Amino acid sequence: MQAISPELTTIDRADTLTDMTYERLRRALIAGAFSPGEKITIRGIAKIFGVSPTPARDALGRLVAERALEMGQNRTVVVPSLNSTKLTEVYRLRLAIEGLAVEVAAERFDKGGIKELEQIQSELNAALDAKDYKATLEANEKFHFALYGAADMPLASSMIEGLWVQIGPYLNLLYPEFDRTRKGVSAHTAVIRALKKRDGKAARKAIEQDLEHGRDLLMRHFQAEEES
Amino acid sequence: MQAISPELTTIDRADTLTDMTYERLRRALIAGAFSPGEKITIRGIAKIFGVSPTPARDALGRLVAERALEMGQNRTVVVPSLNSTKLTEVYRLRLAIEGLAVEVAAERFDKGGIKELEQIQSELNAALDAKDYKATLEANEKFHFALYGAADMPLASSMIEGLWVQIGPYLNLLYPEFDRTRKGVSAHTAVIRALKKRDGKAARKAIEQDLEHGRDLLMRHFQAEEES
DNA sequence: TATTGTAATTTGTTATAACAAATAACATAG
DNA sequence: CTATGTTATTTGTTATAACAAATTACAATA
Repeated sequence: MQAISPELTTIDRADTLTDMTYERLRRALIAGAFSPGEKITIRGIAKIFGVSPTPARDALGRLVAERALEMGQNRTVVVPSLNSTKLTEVYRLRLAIEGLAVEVAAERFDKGGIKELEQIQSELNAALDAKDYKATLEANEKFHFALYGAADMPLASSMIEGLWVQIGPYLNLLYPEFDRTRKGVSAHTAVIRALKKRDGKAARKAIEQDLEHGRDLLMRHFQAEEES
Repeated sequence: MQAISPELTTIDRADTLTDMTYERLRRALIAGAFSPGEKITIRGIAKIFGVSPTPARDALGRLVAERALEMGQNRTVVVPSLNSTKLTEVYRLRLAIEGLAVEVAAERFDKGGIKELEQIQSELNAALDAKDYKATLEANEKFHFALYGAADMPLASSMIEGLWVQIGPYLNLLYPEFDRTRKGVSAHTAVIRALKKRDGKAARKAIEQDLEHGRDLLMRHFQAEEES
């Protein structure tokens, strides 16, 4: 028997070393701490995080399974690199899945949820004004995942996270331009406006514009690079 | 240096025990060899496949990472079970991602590819006539993945595979009804017809009808079950 | 009989060791 | 100096062992 009370809930057990190694490595990848194409070894990760090879290997396996890392030819794990082909696929999928998630979320957003989004958006604006790109990226991520979280689609959320890891390291590239036009900001406010009207289609359109803007900036960058 | 000749290509090294355990377990899950809710242990899998706990653990971790298995509260791995809520999410995602894949694939299909699809479809018809549901399922899977494979979207393909694992064990349920109406057959021929005209939108519509038909059959089954 | 406390077993987690394959370093021959 | 063969090192793979936590079995008590 168990008393139903906020004080007397089950204790959530601490993360395992594998979980912590996984999470740290994942954040490091998104933050761009490893260069694309770089080889990552089990013992190297084990040494970095001060664990034995076993949890390091587990974490790497997990990241490879969800395609955040790539399995090279000789079973060496490498940091995947993006090119315009892969970028096209990632954004086609982002438009399809994130678009779907927003549409579903629009039906479920309540006053409180919208308030929270506006709060995050003002954080984003402040970070942008302060030219703090790291904080801007974090706020942007928070905004998107608060949005998708409301859809209550756990499978979709984990798929979206997987797609973000693919492009995470490159998002830093687009922020000077992002700041100049502030198209992303107007797209976000359009999303909020649509949510208030419970207009799922309009919310989807707005998010699509947000994504397409980012995609175009990145695409321009890759095409310039692939010419050399 | 390496001679470029069909006889002199690199040797692809054999699968590891982890790979084989993973693949076997995955097929077993899709085939419904484990019941939903059933607990799966590392040592149990190790004993079944005659390997040490290490590759068994690796395989389980991989399956959990891609959500083919669920991590229970006490780190016990359990076979996920489907309900109408989850079914709704899976099919929303299938419509979004498989629809996208078909649309992209339609631009790239050539004569040979279409011929291959027709070949698979006639296998499916024969299996259906013979009331061989297992062969029908296999041919159906082949048809869909041949379709998506042409899109050349590796991320999308692995996502779709992940979604199929979720519902795989339950597909057996819908085949008597599938045989009676043969709506799936007409949807597949409609796909082929659209591909010949290079009409991506029409191909998408046809696949959507195929999926929606299956979804409705499954949904009816779950709703009947959830009333009890 | 139902309940509780204890012991035995099973389980996941993690570290370590042993092995084979791949890579790097290096010396030697041309 | 370059190319080749050899050795040493690093790497991934796998098995095993040790440990703690969870589960189960079971006996003792009410």
